[in-house]
Amino acid sequence: MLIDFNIKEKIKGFKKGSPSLRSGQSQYFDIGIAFWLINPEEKEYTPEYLGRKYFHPVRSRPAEGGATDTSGRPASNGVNKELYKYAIKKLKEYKLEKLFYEVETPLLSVLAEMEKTGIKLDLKFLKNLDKQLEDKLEILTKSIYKEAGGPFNINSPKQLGEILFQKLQVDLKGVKKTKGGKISTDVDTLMTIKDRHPVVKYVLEYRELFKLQSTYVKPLQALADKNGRVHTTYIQTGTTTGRLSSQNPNLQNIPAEGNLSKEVRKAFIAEKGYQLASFDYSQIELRILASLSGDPKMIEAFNNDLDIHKMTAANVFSAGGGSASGGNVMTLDKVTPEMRRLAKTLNFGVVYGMGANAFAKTSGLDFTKAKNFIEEYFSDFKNIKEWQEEVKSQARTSGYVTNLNGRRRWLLEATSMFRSEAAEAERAAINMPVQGLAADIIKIAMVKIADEIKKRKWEDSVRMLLTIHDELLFEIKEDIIKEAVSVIVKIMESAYELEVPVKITAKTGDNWGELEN
DNA sequence: TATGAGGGCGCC
DNA sequence: AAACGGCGCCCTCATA
Repeated sequence: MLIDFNIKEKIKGFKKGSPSLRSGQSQYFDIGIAFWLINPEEKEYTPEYLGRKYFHPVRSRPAEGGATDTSGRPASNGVNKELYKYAIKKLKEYKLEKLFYEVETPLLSVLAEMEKTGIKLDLKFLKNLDKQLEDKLEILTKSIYKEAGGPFNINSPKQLGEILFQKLQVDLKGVKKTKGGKISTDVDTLMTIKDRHPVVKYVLEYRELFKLQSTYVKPLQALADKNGRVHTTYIQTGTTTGRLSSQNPNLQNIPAEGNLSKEVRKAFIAEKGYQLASFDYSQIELRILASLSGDPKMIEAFNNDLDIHKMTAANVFSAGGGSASGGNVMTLDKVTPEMRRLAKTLNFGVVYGMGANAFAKTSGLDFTKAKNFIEEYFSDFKNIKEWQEEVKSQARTSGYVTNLNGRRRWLLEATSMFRSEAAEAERAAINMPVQGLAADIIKIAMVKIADEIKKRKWEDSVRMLLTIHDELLFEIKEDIIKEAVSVIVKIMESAYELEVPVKITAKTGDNWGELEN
């Protein structure tokens, strides 16, 4: 068995078909990942850091130079052995063995394969998009300088603030401050002052386009390999909830909404003879919340495949909270789009522990109305409130929370005497069992799909490319796409049983921006 | 020249 | 006033 750190990187170095890739899955023990399961909030998951923290807390001379071998890596075998033994013990104590051996460990080679495969970019398309952005930015820059009465660095919030509120004397009413005490120039602020000066709308457009160019269009071109494919790195120890993160490039935050934003997504294409296929877990976090809380209305709604936000709206907007006592809940067809929008914000917010302040801000309601809606929500879905209180109480009494699979997050701040700190920990506490279970479910599905691909000898025809929290993206050979899609959907839907059905939305197409069901 | 904080913003 | 959970990356600017 290979007991080490960064095993995914080592797997990537193995040649295809090498024996180490063949002989089952309990052959790896990634110490970093074990420590992450034990405590997902460590600063680092390196032998140096963990060794020092767990076994050599005070080392007067922290191993300068002398403790590293010629490869520049620490001579840490002794430390590794100590860390390994400790990890084994804790995984057992915390009941994390199943998660470790059956989910995280087999995931190593799945992720390694995805990273090696990469996803293809249409480089000509990107270059063209780059040029379009360049031209528009040049025009916007000129317009902004003209309106501002001279050049300045538009990318500097400091300078922009000075231009707007000192030089141009734009009315400050309703403009918030940053936590550093300076005037904010974020998009919310700019939106509220949009009609107070013509320069503002140019700045808003400039911001959007500059972001696209500097964060996506340019780096993606630079990172493409000679085949036009980009290879992200998944960080398996990168979050406190169990999710993966993606870096260099981050392919989990590619723009999805908006005109030109969609264009970036169109640059992700399938190889000739293949199609892209995406598989989305539909409302997975709300389904999990319904399942965990056992809320009868939520569960019934999902069992009947209702529009969950509409159902929420019907309940929340029925006067007098009469719903609970069998009163009149408005029928779904009476729900207006505006009511549904509000209910949707509410549903999402609840998963995050949103308060009246935040709800007011996102919904545009005034504080009192927002507060009333939240109260109405919790009186309509009493089980959710109860469940959240239980989780918070667990965090306070034990200092941690776990999800259904034992995934654990330490939240010692839940008992902090600083109210804001304790409140923050409580919000994290109620979110983790939900977000963390969603993460487990998609990871389990990924492992099962990878097994199925091998079993069917589909390695060349079905390539898993990306995982984006509740979505998987594949590149699939056209001749088997129908069959492959139905196989993948089935595995994802049955990967983990909840108290409500789990549903997948599958889409296919030539590029990521234009997929259709 | 390198680094880190701050402000800002893309995604689920 | 901020606060709604989880991420990574861009630019600026002060400081080393």
